[in-house]
Amino acid sequence: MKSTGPISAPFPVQRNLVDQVADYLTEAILSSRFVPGERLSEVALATDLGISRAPVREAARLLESRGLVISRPRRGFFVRSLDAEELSDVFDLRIGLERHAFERVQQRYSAAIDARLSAAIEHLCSVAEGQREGCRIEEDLAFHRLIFELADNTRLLRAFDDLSFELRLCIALIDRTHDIPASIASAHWLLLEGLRSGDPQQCRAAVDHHIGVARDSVLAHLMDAD
Amino acid sequence: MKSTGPISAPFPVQRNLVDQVADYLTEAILSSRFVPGERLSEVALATDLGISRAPVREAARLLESRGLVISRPRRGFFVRSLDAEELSDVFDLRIGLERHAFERVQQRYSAAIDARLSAAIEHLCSVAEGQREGCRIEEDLAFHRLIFELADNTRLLRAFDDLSFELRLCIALIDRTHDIPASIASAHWLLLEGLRSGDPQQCRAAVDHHIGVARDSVLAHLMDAD
DNA sequence: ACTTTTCAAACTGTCGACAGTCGACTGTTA
DNA sequence: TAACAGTCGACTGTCGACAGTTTGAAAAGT
Repeated sequence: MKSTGPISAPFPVQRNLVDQVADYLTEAILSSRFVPGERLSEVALATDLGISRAPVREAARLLESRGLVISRPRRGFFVRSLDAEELSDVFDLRIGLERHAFERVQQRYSAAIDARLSAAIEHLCSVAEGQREGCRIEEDLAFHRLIFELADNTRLLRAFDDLSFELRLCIALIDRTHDIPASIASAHWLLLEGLRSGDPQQCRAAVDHHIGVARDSVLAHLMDAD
Repeated sequence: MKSTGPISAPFPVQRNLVDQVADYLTEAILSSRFVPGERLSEVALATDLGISRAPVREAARLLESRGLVISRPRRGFFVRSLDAEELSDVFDLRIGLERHAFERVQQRYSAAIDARLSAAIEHLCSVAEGQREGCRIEEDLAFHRLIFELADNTRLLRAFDDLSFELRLCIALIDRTHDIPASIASAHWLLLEGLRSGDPQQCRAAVDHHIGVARDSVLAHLMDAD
């Protein structure tokens, strides 16, 4: 009996090339290694990766559904570029989703949930103290994803995951080195307080403020870039 | 200066086979011509349509992002089947999205918007009087889509469009002949009243009630099917 | 010098084919 | 008879190739 792969991995290693290419492209786009609006040549990518064009095409379609690239028929795939209006729309949808998620979490609030969120925020703050750039944003998103996990709605979680790719794209659009300030991390305690209060109004206000600050920050950076 | 295509069509006619196959598969699944959980053979579809497998694969990936099919590696694509919990999640997310959309529409309410919505509801009621089965659901969704258009957030609209495919799948899961009753059409006036009131609370209550009724109706039908 | 036309290179859309893998059927054994 | 192992068939994943289209630049005309 021979093993088909490393048994340590909970999920078997990347199966098909499509997923591998999708991950590669996602990382490349979010790392700004591809300029927004840049054309993604199928043949160039395929030859660079040493594979055929078919997996590249399917991976590109996957990224299209995530909003990272757009396809123009007979023209190919292009790295998506967001203008101020689209960016504002993304954050507005995020407010709608987060309001809903927080409301659901508040409805099923428990000591266990409180403990998980507290630990997550403490982890967030400890990471914020560190100097590793870029990671803070991922840690921030991880906290918000935890909220959506605790909301206990798989479809809602998927909606957030889809949106989070565009959120990362928003961050990638502005200067990547301009990481979020460390003070943002501690700001998450206000969200937890909103949940603990048991008051939907207070919780919603905390969410609106939190996301609003993030939106304004990104918008301000975008304006600077112009 | 030569025109690049027929100027009458807002969207140029179907270009690539991928979109055509995607439309074909979407229609076939939502018409219950494919049983939920059924395996979609690439070769069978390709030979039936008289085309190659490549467009079929790409179209299937498109439908996967819309939640109509799921892909299992090395196993192929399967028509998605929703259990009661997933179905409940879909309607819960819909409540979240519609709350947000209605709130935005209410914030930018005007006589022009009121006129468009009134006309839409009247059209809805007139169609409901007719006997054509199945159309009522599409007309119902068209009204709600108008709400999301008037909400003036392209990303929010896209989220609804994505979800609407799953909503149609929910309807397809239950007996297609059990069309929604004609009384539902007139129920939309309550939504309009909620908007007109200018009171966010009243508007939100109307939305919650409206979507809740739809969810309970679908859930009840799903239970009957078991 | 500027606009228009032509043309070739590159690219996308689509196709047929091969190899590896998964599942089902069948034959064997306890 | 039931459980198990081996084999076979079918299917997906991937590849290379061809045809039609777009694009950009070179060439011709005003």
